[in-house]
Amino acid sequence: MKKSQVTIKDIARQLGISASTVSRALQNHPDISQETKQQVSELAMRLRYQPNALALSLKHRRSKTIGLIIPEIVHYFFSSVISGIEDVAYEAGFTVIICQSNEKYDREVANVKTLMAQRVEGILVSISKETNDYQHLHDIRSSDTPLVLFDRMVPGLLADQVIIDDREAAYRATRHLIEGGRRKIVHFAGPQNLLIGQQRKEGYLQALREAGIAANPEWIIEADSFEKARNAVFRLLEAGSLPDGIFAVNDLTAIGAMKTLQKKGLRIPTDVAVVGFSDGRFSGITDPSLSSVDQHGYEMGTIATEMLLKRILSKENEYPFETKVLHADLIVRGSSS
Amino acid sequence: MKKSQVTIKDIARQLGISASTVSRALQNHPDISQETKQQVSELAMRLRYQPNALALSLKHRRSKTIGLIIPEIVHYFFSSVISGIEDVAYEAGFTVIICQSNEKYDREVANVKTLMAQRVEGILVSISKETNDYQHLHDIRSSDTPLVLFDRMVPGLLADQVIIDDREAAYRATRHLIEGGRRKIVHFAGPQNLLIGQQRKEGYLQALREAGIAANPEWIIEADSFEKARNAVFRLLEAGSLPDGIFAVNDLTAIGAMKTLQKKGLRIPTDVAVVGFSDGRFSGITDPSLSSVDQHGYEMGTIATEMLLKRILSKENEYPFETKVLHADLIVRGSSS
DNA sequence: TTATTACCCGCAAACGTTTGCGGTTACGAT
DNA sequence: ATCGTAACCGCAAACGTTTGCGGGTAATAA
Repeated sequence: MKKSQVTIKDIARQLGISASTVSRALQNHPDISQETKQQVSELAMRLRYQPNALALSLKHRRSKTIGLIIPEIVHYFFSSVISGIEDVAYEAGFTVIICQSNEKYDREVANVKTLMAQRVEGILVSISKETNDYQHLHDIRSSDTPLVLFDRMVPGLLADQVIIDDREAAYRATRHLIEGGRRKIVHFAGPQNLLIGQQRKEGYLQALREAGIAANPEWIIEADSFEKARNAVFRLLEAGSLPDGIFAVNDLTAIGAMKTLQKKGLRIPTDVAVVGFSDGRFSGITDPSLSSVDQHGYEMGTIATEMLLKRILSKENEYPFETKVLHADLIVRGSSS
Repeated sequence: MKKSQVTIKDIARQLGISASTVSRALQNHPDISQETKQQVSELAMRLRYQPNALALSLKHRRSKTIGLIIPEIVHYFFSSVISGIEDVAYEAGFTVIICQSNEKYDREVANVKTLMAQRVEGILVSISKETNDYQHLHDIRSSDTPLVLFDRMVPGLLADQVIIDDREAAYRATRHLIEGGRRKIVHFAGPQNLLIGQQRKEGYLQALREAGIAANPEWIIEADSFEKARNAVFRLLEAGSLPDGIFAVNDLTAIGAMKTLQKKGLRIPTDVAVVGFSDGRFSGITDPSLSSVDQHGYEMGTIATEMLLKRILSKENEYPFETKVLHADLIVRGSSS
């Protein structure tokens, strides 16, 4: 049987004084005599008194807690975002409650409910791949709980957002391939209901357009995993329409393509140049090493949290919503040069 | 200004009834008439009433929350453990508060304090590399809060623990190298204050012993990162004492060694066979693919959480503490065969 | 008519804190 | 002897819930 932890009342009882006095003594209130303060803090120490954060939250109507909803922790990008979030929240004395949506809409809605019930003071979310309805996010807003979206944004939502410039990064990646003399560049694209999927495709298209290369719809293939890339490459090989460049929506997809091509005897980057979009620590360990876009996950986490805390801590949080666009760097490595 | 969320009192006021009645109505208590119940649940719905979890926790002295202290989220192994934990906690209606120690002892102690203040009902921890003093863990126990350690155990601690059989896995990995005809096998070891570091080394030594190979202290090198492995390999090359097999304490170290050797013109596995210890998704994407020990992180997370919940939910949690040893599988790939 | 019963509902205390306000004591000053 | 004034401290309400108990009303039974 779990014995409940020691409370202010326990201290009061043992010292024969009231709970109020104990409370004030612990807060070093001037009304309390040095002697009493001494006794109280000593006993508190001995009993390992820990203020009950729940009671405090209830009393102060401030939980000092923020919520995080993230698609899947097991991705290098997301987990580095979490690190950024944790660090600045911790610094500000906030506790983070992390929920995974597992890329499921239903779970995401449930997560929102949990966090609201816990009375978190603000919520950070990166929506799941499935999410098309945003009612639950509007619900957050209409309860006046600050909300910041990161990475996967929702256009038109009245909330702060921080994203990377996916379009531009994709544009630069594709342009880099073009400048390397590639003409027939295939894009392995992500889900098109996610803005990042759309943006990366657009950047790709823009680069082609500017270079005067006609975009071929057959060069855009929805494939965002190692396996899908492998299958797509097989089909390209069978069709005999081999590209000389590939821009993939993430690293694992790029690597899937690369390894499959290599297995078929093609040389990277001589025959086909490949560029990915960073979601892991893979870039350095493939052969050749993989050119990729660095998304600066940790930084995104810190910035998003700072925006959230600013909203939480400002009494007059009636300043306009902001969308911060982070710069992403193209890191050129062996797979494309 | 954040308007506080709607409470049971708001509903009561609007309906001209008491808070108790609203509470009972929402719980479908038989004392309340169908009509009232109808009105209450309707209004609750309209107002998007969400019970205040903080108040409930305080009242029931049950927070329905568990705490997790983990060294660093940005490791595939740990993040997959988290997924396992989250899934079973969620299933049981528990919320998880995740804290990162960042491999720092001080931060770990602070984390314990936070979690205890939040009155979590149980704590899962994998200690940091720095941790040598276990007072904070004893403090958890002496407040009768259930505690489960995973992956990195503390021998002699009165708590449930779940680990993998590091010694045996290391033994099998090394033996696999020996069976492949290797004799001069170097071990890149982890920190020796962590049990997993010790155990993996022991398994390595045991395999050598059984095979009648004299262990050479110079073959055991403390190196547990890509960089350290690279430097260690350089030194080995300079010393002209090239091994024919390497067993590394984790994958990244193994890969560091492998790539450095390859750069120096050596062939894997012909010249040197390499086996790692899985901490990422790297094994499939190196060239050759990396033999490694699969640690089953997700499974470890689920099991640890089940053990914790069992303690939490059993009234008479006076059954003996248990240390579960999970089996880890050696996955043989190209780097060693 | 009166007593019984069933059916609804509200009061108040409690969970662990904080805090405004008021009260008691002792002491020096008038 | 009375007053003023510090210096300390306790009472009680409040945060949002739940829950034991008691109370009221109306219908039914005697």
